[in-house]
Amino acid sequence: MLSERRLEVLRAIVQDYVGTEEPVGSKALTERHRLGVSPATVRNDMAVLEDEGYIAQPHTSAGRIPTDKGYRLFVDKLAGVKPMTAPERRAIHHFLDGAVDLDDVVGRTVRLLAQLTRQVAVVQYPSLTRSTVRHVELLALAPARVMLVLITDTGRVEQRMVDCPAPFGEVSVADLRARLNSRITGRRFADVPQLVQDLPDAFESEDRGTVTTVLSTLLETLVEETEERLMIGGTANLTRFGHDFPLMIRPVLEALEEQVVLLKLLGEVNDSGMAVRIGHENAHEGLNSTSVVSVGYGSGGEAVAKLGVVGPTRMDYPGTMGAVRAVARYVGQILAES
Amino acid sequence: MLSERRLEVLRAIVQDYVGTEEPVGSKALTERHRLGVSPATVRNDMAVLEDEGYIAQPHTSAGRIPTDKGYRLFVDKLAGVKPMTAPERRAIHHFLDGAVDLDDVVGRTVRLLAQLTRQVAVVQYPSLTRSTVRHVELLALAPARVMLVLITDTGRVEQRMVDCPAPFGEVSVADLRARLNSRITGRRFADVPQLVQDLPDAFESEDRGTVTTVLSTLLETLVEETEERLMIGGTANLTRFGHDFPLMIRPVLEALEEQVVLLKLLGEVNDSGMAVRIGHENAHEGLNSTSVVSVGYGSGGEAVAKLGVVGPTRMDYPGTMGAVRAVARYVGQILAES
DNA sequence: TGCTGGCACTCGCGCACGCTGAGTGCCAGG
DNA sequence: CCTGGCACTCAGCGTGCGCGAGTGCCAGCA
Repeated sequence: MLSERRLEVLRAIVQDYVGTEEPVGSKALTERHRLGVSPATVRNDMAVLEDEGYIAQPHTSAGRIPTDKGYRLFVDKLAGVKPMTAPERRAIHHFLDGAVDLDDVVGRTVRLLAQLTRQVAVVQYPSLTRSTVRHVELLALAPARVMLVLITDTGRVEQRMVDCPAPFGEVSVADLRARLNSRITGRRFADVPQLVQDLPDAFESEDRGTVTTVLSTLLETLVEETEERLMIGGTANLTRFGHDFPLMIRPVLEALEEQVVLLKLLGEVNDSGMAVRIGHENAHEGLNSTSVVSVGYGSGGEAVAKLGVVGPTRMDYPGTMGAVRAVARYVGQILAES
Repeated sequence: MLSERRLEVLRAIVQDYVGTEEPVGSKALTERHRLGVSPATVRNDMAVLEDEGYIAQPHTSAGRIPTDKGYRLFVDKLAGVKPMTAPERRAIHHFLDGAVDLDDVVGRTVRLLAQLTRQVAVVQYPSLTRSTVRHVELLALAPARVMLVLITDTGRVEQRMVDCPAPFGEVSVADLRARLNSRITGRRFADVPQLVQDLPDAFESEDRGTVTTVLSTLLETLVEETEERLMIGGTANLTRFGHDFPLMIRPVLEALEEQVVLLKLLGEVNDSGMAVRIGHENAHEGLNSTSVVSVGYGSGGEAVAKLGVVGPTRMDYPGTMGAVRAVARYVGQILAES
């Protein structure tokens, strides 16, 4: 176990390096932080911290920079979550209020997060798996063509065109619509399949094929669209990554375009708590020198989706975590209200 | 007017520079293109081209690079649109087929364009202004709460929540739904306002307020959502911009996040034809060293939206134009089919 | 045992210098 | 009007050097 002072030294190194983006030396440390000891002592402490793998020096005779392990310790033990100031909170509220629909909420959130953290923001659309059905609508567009519209409690709308095997009368459409809604409105997506299982039996044999087709399209929608959509923003902030960023920025941009990668990134969070993944802790190798701060958010007490930011490992963790948490809370509120 | 050979020299310079990304000199030119004249002659031609402002040299005693004006001449007079090869066409078809909904079509299109051109792709969602109403749906979610769903002929779905000033019965909802649809289904958005103008008169006075509220929400949706949405992709291709790109990439990424800027960018196209805007021809100064190739696309004969790519002024214009045109055509087909 | 000041050492960074070679402009001759 | 020749320019690159921040080690002191 490291002594109290050595932890203090590590904290100071992280803070200085995050601020200056340059390796920090023993002398500068003692000047900027009242550690109460001389540079020589700090040097000894640094030697120990380096042996333990918390810091490293880019070249011999340069200052030290934190390693991923160092950041990890910093985040776990040395840093709290910096709460937002009152003005910041008001700004968040102001920014998110007045969104007209779900797209708008997500769009505003992503811009807000990017702006607050000055990093790349990623917001997942509220997931369907945990959502409930608010309403199902069937529209007969043509004799053998039906449009299926699914509305969720989070305000998400999915629609599908269904080509029916046989003509399907207005009356039957209305009938199916009514039966469907009475069975699944307010129910969770996961429960829908078994709730509609025997529905075709209630129809005339001539309509049964169509009903089956519609139902299977509905179930497909539930499954397919569970592969969530997401929105990203603030990519221009990548240019602040560092002097060496040309080599860095490429794989990050590529990773950001791969929805699958991003979803996995966010997905690795345990449901409700905030998660910080630092450097090599990220599975995707393009993101080996980035950190991801993510958290779940939801309309009720339960998390229905995740949001987060991607930035350099050298980031202001307390501030970023504070911003991410605050935004997640407010978005949850907004969703609950609508 | 420039002589035939000098135009040929300009063409050669553009082609070589686009290929090598390095200033091209007189000697290299004569070696790589059978111009039939000596380097000295080419040098004279180059001097003339430089006087006329078509090419420039980065430093004294370096090769020449085309100016914006040079590219403009190249695009207007010297280059055609390179048609896609048969395999490329098949690939486009294959890639776009099997899209399940509008989001998917746009998403696939943007990825396809980015991949084909190796540049940043921008695709505008089919615009509402030129669209027609396929269906309007009203759902009574609560006694004084109605959801309004608007479905367009391009498959776009917009929904709004309406809080009614007074309770609104199921019967009235059905009545309003029927009347609305009979009036505006199949009509253009622009015509809707006057078509629904006198609709409240048909209702009992107690419902009239609610009907008015619903209608005004509908009209708002038509207007508000005319500010189009769009999708971008292939930003990772920005890293291929050039060696000096750190300074370049920043403003471009920023511009790409400003929907307004992008829409204006695409909007400057005359309706159906393809447009190429080179370097400083772009109003937004962040895009002064990029070129934009854009074209309208639509489900019928008419263009309902635009798509295009953003890349360095030093781009393969014939190839890019060919790809953009081909993709626009196929997307139009897909939309018409659905 | 742990902290401190001192000291010699390391080595990346920035800068000046000189060379090289691609490319140019100009000119005289065909 | 084209061509070969020639002198000139200058960005890029490699070399060498000095500076200074930063380190590790050690002897002395509490």
